[in-house]
Amino acid sequence: MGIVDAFKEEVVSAVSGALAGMGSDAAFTTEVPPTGAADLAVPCFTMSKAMRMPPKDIAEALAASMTPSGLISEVTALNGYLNFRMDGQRLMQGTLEEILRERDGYGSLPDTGLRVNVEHTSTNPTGPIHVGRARNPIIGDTLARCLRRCGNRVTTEYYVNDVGKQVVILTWGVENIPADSVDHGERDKTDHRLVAFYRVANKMMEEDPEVREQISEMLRRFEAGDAEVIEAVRRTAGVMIDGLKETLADIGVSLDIYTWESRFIADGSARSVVDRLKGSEYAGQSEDGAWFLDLKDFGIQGKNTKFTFTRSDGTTLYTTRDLAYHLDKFTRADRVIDVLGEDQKLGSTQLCSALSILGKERMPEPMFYSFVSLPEGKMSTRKGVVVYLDDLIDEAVSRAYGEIASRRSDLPEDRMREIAKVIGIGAIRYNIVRVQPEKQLVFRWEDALNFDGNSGPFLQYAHARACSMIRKAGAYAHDTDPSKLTDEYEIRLAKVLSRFEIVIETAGQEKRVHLLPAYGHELASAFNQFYAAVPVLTAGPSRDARLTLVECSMIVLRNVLDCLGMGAPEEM
RNA sequence: GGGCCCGUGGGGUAACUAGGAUCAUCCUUUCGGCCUUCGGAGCCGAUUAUCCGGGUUCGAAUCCCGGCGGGCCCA
Repeated sequence: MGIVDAFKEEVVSAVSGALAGMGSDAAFTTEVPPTGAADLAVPCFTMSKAMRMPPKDIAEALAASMTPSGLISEVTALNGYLNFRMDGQRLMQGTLEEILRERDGYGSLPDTGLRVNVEHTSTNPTGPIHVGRARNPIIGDTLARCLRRCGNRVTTEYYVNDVGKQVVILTWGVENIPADSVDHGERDKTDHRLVAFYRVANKMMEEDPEVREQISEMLRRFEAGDAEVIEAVRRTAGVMIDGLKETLADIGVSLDIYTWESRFIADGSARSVVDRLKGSEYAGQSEDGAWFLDLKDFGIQGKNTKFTFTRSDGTTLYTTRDLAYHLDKFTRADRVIDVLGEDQKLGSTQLCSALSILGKERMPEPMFYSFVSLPEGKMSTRKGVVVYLDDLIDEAVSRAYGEIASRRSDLPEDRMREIAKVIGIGAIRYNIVRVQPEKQLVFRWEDALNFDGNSGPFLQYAHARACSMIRKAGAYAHDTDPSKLTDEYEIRLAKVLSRFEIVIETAGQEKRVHLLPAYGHELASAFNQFYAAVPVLTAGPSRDARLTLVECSMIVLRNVLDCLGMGAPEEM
């Protein structure tokens, strides 16, 4: 348990005791005041009714009956709030010692033994990842890293859609369009090469009935189980995925498992789902023979109560396979999280209803994000109105290189390139996770490539500064004597450091990953303020203690950056 | 047509799920300061905001109803 939790426990127990002394057992909550008026506060408004007293009087009576002890250094009443100050010296010493003891593990929670599956990215293998969907791998990977620090055994998983019309169109294009007749663009990467065929194939299909017929025929053979077609489609999807993996690796994302949708047809599990659903009391058949579930009793509003799970010819649909997939995931994990685009909202609700009809009690936890659009409108792979993630990465890295080159002419070329990559990628990842996933986001180059203020490089810069000081300091002994660290900037910095564990816990358990960049910025900012106000290397008797504080800041910054999937360069 | 989500300074964004403190967070932009000091990708200061209209409440950015605007889905 961290020192912040210990403080909170002492406050709760002190308030309970004081209330008992007044003959009350009224319930109360604690909160961290937004005003900075206290380290922890108990609002007395809720107790007002039960105690038949105005909130202000309650707060004053409680404050008068309490004497500060332990971690509590001060109790005051203000405007109906009971305010507590934590002993700055004990906080300082406790926090620094905890960080030095746990190092990279500071802020991590003990093993829960829980298996958590995070499915993310899962984009259709018909084209390179574009910025519109780039939130998915970044949010998913950040969440996975955070859940690991929360003590869970996390598996990340990509569900590859190698079944269906889109990949068949792509495969038809690759097999039938002469390679020299399509514009492959500049980039030598499999996903970029293939998407050119996809785009041309779509256009040809719209314009030429002959092509449309050929693709339909291919789709028919595919769905009839034609081994040759299935193999061709699978191979094409595989080549595309190879390209996507390169992009993901570039932004520091690697997934543990790739699960192919076709597997659930091949192993008969999708068929078995169909059979079980047909036997349910909610099942029905429409005039053309397609089977559906009527979900009007499952809280689905409007006209979407019919959830079709077979075509008229009896073949399975995407949704059926997704059901089989989720049944499979629940045999492997205790908690199943799906990072999905907002277009999957209805599908996800229907999936849950169907799972409950199948007798499942545990449900996947969806996490939705809204698509990133361009100022001129939404992105489309088919139409080629896109900004690819690869292009964004190149631009960010090149911009970072320019920044480094302009201020660090002392560094060798390859080192500058190495750092530029870490900074550029960091800027992208930070910029995407800092916004709540459900908020709409319009992509603008000037925002995406921001390196100042609330940005990834701001955190990395604070870390590099800390590293630089430690480097220059030479040998020193850890000193956590709080009487040498009494400056208000030092205390404020320590308070921020002490909150890391709570941030990790909330971000992980409640899936609120945007709290991490916010915390990182607060920490970097507190460090920069301390840096500007308090001399360290020339500090005389406080030198070692201040260096210890700097080292602890460096450790926590590095931990935050790691959780965000960003590199922590020691110089930049 | 029906359903779900979003709406906070010039731009972006936090707080909203569990309503509270006559300073609503932070970044950017603009304006003004800080380099004989440990890295200026920095620090300090100034200006500017809760879409509109009702309701619940001692108290609403937060909850409820109705508009308006944007996103997504279904037929």
